[in-house]
Amino acid sequence: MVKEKYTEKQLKLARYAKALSHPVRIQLMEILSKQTCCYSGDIADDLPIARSTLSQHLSELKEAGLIQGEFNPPKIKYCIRKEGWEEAKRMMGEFFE
Amino acid sequence: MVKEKYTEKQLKLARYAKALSHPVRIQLMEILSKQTCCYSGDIADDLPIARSTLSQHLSELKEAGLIQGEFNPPKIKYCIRKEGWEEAKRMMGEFFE
DNA sequence: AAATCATTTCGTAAATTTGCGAAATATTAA
DNA sequence: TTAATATTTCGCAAATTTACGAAATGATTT
Repeated sequence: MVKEKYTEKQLKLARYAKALSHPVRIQLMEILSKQTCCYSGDIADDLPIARSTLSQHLSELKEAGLIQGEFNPPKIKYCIRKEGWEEAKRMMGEFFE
Repeated sequence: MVKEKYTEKQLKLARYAKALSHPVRIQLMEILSKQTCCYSGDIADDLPIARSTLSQHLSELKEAGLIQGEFNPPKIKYCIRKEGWEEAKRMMGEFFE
């Protein structure tokens, strides 16, 4: 057993995979990548979870850098965050060769 | 909030993502996809975790269908499971468009 | 100023994940 | 048969995830 931990790349890819490791978050990303943007409330109507739970999943995706939220009173408009999405796409593609 | 849960596809993709959501499992898949196959013990020497922990991660990857283990006494030879790997690759590719 | 709307944060509970070392299992070698 | 080798399972603890409803926040409308 060696002491060294993981490379930045491995940590980053695992981080993206983790963000996508729940079906509701897969669904969220699908919704956001089809339409340009979405309001949290409109999404909530189509999902089988409580609004507070949705909010948690959205902030996980935001934390992971895959989406961004813009405050558009009184709603919040969520969109894909291109940089993160493209990076995840590229890294996942490289991982699978 | 609707009652319907997730599609099979969403569940499957989330499942694969979950299998890859830990850096040690990313590293394991990288090792296995570079070399043809590997023995658990040889892998253990290069990872910063206990053998029992490695064993757990290996069985998660096996459960997810991404690897397979062949008993080659007294060792176990682990290889990528092509069907699962290719399916994960394809689904992840489609997901990112 | 009070009511309303959209959303998040808080508090909490249950389930799952991650990790380890010790013990168990199974095969081969002495 | 006993010892050695490779790996997994067990038992446990700590941390994280998932989920909900209630309460809080912040902006707009009445």
